This record gives sequence, structure tokens and C-alpha cells, in this order.
Amino acid sequence: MKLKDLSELLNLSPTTVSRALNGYPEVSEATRRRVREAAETHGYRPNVRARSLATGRAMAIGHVIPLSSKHEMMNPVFTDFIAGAGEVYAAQGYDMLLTIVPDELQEQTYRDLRTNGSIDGLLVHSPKLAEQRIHLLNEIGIPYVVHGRASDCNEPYAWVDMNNTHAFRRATDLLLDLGHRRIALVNGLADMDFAIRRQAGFEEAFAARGLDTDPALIAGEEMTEMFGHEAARAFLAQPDPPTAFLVSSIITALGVRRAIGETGLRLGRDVSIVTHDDDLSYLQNRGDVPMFTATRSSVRDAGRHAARILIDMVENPAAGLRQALLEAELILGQSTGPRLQSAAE
Amino acid sequence: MKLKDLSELLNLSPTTVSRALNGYPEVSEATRRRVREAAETHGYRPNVRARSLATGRAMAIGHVIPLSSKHEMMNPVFTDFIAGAGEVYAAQGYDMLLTIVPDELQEQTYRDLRTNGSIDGLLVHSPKLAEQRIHLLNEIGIPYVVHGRASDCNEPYAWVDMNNTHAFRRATDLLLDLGHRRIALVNGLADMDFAIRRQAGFEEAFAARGLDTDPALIAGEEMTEMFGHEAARAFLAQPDPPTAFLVSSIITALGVRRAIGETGLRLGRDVSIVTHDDDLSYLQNRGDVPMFTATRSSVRDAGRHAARILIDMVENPAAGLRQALLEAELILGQSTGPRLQSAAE
DNA sequence: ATGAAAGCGCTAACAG
DNA sequence: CTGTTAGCGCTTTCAT
Repeated sequence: MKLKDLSELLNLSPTTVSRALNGYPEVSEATRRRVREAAETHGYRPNVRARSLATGRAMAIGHVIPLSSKHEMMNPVFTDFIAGAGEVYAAQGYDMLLTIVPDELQEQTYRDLRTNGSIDGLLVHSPKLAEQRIHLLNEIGIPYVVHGRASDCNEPYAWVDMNNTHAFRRATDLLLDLGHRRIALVNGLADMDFAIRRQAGFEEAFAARGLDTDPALIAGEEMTEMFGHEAARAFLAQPDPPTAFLVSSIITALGVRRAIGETGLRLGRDVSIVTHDDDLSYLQNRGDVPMFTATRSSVRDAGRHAARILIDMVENPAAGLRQALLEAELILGQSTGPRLQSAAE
Repeated sequence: MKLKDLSELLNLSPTTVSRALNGYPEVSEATRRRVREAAETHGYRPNVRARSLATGRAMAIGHVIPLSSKHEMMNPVFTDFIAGAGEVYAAQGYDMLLTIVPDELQEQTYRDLRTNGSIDGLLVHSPKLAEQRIHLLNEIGIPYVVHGRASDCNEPYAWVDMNNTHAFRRATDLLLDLGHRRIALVNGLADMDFAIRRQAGFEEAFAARGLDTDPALIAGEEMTEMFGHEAARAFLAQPDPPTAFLVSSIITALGVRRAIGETGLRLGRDVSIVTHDDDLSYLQNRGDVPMFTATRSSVRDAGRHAARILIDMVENPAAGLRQALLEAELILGQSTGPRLQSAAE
């Protein structure tokens, strides 16, 4: 069932049917209803490809996942973020195009997606500290939102991120308040932006009390269980082992817990863990002027927000960056709860 | 840069350029080379939408994720599977369309994707035991592959799955061999196909030794950390607590470990855990006759295989189901290693 | 071996 | 308010 069929069925021109279905005002309400009903009963679905060829809009948003290393993707945050975004896309009639790209093909991929005509906008995941992609995307001139940030970048860009620094500042404060002094930081890869911010928060907390962090208690790697295990084992084998762990990912935390178990130490008594993962606030930004904050929203919410911002940018290209940046208050203490109890002991 | 521009640049007709670029034999090698070079230097990319409108093929595969519950998506397996599939799609020139659908919109979504013209094939995730989707898809007549299985279904369908039953049979045997008798099973949701198969394997192992499983030591829920924590706490509080846990997911295992820690028990000494997740063999099936086995392949491999099978089905509709089913030998002992060490202790 | 022309299904001027 | 006429960028007969 295509537009033409439907129009013949109704003794109308394809144009009128199209207009009726797409809510153009110049159609009489009577015909509109007639058309709508016919479309409904015959299960007419417009062909997206044809439509986007005609309109020049793809009605699709691309999500690009860089595949530098195998385990990156296991990041549970990524998948919830996508779920939230997907929800919004579905509601707004957009498709979600997922592209997995090895690092070396990044540039080509972005360019292609654009000239291809397969997407209207882009969501960029896993930014590194030194992020070349932002410059590239600005040059290409395609609307995009970054999930995370690229601190080194001085060009303006839209992002949605959690307050990593603040979160880890608070988490570290928590452990310091509990009397811990030997705190190990089990972090993500050192060139990832979020990892750098988290470490900054960690160090900030120490510095604020005139204390020093011990570089021998800081590790950063791809956040696998294995890494958590090895890092924790190594830390615990040191002459002056940590009494607490601050861990960047739930997956890594699993390894840390295993290591603690193997040592015969009792979790929550001999040693504490604070796991950070998705239970932190997300912030939104489109530039410099306050737009809104989303405290206590989940990663999924962040995905929703990012999608909405992006669609807005796509549909109102004139507006450009709406210029908004605001750091949310982070309430770590109101975190998922159970995850923190072992530390609160 | 579009086809017409390129053709004018070369003093050729769009037709010839198209043929040259798409490898049609009737083009002279000389012009083909000339065209290829020009396309290369001018960075010409064919417009996918226009092409698929002309050819009737979408050059896209849809992945549909049912969103019955919030945490489902956190399944790390899903994301690695998608990464593998995405790799193959990219190599074969296919786009990957991700759709997140609430349960109640499933049917409509599948139908739409088809009549829409936005996809050529479908990958179905998270099958339940009683899976209505398979019947629907067979009726619609769109090529698809199921990630997982639907045991209740007696219609033929293509799937890629791990040998859940066998895996848990082996894992349980391992714990029984170590002398454990009070083994708790912390499983996924009871209506998920994989969870049912895993429990079957678990019970099989007990039955083979003339032992009974204790229903009071079996729990099945959405695989969150919280659930693992609560289930394990409850089990450990029983008069005759388990000495070992068999856990269906790495996330859930995190909660189980936390519970064990809180109890003051020492992991690997007082109590053991076997975590099952992605380190199991995957099988492929397209019907009834052996095709191949992939022992020890990762989830990512499974994604790759599924994608290849699907593309094959899409591109050779005549072939239909290639009729292949074979249970792979599962070698749990060769598993990722570290994850099993705490149990082997 | 190359080109002209028609058309994929839809939307968007431009009439009326 | 409705219809006519052109495309959108590509592929594909059918000629030559």
C-alpha cells in the first residue's frame, strides 16, 4: 500500500493525501478525517526512504561507538543511555543508527554518515581527553551532542555529562570522613575524559584537608573485572595496604571484591568499597548560559535529554548552540543506597 | 558531490558511472579505473536513501530490544553481541538500526519496520519462553535471526545461542565435584528462555547423582546487583545456608559477593561462587542439519555469526533456512579463568 | 561499451 | 481547498 494506491482509492491526488497525513493546514477537516481513516484501515505506512529523499532529511540519528578496545562496550552506562535516547527517537519518529567504528576509521565514518545522507545528527560516545572528533564535527558542520566531555577542547560543543569531578570529590570525602587515609582509586583508562575528572575530584578531596594522595594507590585501565582483580591484589599486597577502594565501575568493582575475598579480608569491616557508576547526577550543556539541571536523574534520563537536545538542534538549525552550562548539585548520599552501605559500615 | 556531478566531470553518463562503481561487467576497465579514481579524489559517496529507493533494498538490519523492564538492557551480553554484529554490518555495507520497544508495541513495530522499507532483516533479542514474536515474524515473512531461543516454539526459525543447559550442567557438576551440596542458583527472570534452560542444567546435574535440588535455594529475577544482594542475603540467613552460589550474571554476582562480605564469610574459603556470563560457547542454528559449531567463541563472535547468517538470508532469500543445528561441546573449565578460581579454591 | 529515459515513493512549488 | 508538475539521487531497462 503506497501513497498512490491510497489516493486512487480515495479519488484524491497523492498530494492531498500526503498533506492530509502530514497535518498541513490547507486540507479540509472532512477529507483529512477520511484520509486518516483509510490510511488506518489499510495499514498504510509511508516509505521512510522515499520521504527522506524528497525532504532531504534522514529522520535518523547516528550513535557512533569508538571501538578502541574490546571491553569498552561492556560499559553498562552506555547501554542505558542508548535506551533512554531510543525512547525519545521513537516518540519523535527518528530512527537510531548505531555505528561501531575502530579508532582509525573515525574521521571517514563521520564524513560518510553525513554525505551519505543517512543521518541528521550525531551522538558521540566515549570522548577522550584530547578529542579530535569535536573539531572534525564542527568543521563538517553536522549537529551533534557529546555524551561526556572533552576538557581539552576549547571550541564550543554541546554535551551531556555527569559531574564526575564533584562525584568523586564527594565520594572521597565520604571515605575520608569515615577515617580512611589509605584509599585506592581504581579508575578507567587514563586518556578517557571521565577518568581524568574523577581522579581530579579524588585529589581535590585530599588536598582540601592538606593530605596527599599516594600515586602507588591509583590505577587506571579498561574497566574489566580482571583489571579490578589485579589492581586490588597488587594494592593489597603492598606493605601499607589500602583500607578503602574507590572504584569507577560496577564491573571493575566485582574484581576488587573478589580480590578482597581472596585475601581473607572482610568487606565492610576490614576494608570498604565505594562503587561509582550510574547513580550520579547528569548535567546538560549547550554552551555557556544556564539551561537546566537534572539532579538525580538516571543515565537513561541523560540519554533522553541528549536525544531531545540533539533533535532540537537538528530541527532548529538556526538556533545553533543554545548556550547553556550548569553544574548540578550532586547528592551522592542519596545514591542507590545498598551500594553505599558496605562503605558506610 | 552526487552521481550526476561526477558524471559531468568525467564526460560520462550517470549510468556508466553507476555501473563502473558497482562493478558491472559491461564497463571497460579503462573507464572503470578513471571513474574509481575520480570518485576517490572527489570523495563521492552514493546517497544510501536514493539507492535503496531505487533498488528496493534498505541495506540496513534492525535490532529490536524489548523494553519490558528497566534493567534488562544492562545485560553486558547484549552490548558485546551488538558490537560483533555491527562489525560485520559495517564490513558488508549495512547500517544497523536499533529500536527500543515497550512490550505492548512489539507487533506494530515489526510490521512497520517492514512496510516502512527501513530494514531488510531483523535481529530479535531476549526471547521469552513463550515467544509470540517468532510466529509473527514468520507470518510477516521478513528474514530474522533470534539471539537466544524460544523453546516452546515449534515453528522453524534461525537462532544463535549459547548452550545454556549444558553450561549450567557443567558448572553445577563442578561444584558438586568439589563437595558442595547446598548450592544456590541465582538466575534470571523465570519467563526468559535462557533462565529456564540454565535451571534445567542445574537440576540435571543433581538428578544425575540421585540428588535433589532445594527449591528454597533457587531464585530468579531481573539480573540486577540489588537482586543478587537480596537473594544471597536471604539464602545465607536460612538455617542450612548454601556453601556455593551459581550465578547467572556478572552484575548479579556483584550483589551476591557483597552479601557474602556482609555476612563475614570468606569468599573462596567458607563459600564459593561460579559466575556465568559471556564465557560460554555459542551455537548457531538455521534449522535441522549441522552447519557449524563455535566452541569457545565470545559473545562478540556470536554477534558476528548472527549478523553473517542474517545477511546471508537477506541476500539469498531463495536459500531460506539453511537447516542447521548442532550442540557444541562446552568447556567451562577453559573459561576466562580468574572468574572460576575463587570457586576452584 | 555507453547513453537516454523511466521510475523507486514521496514532497514541494506552483497553479487554479 | 485540491490537483499538476517537478524533482530528490540513484538504478535499470532498452536502445544504440
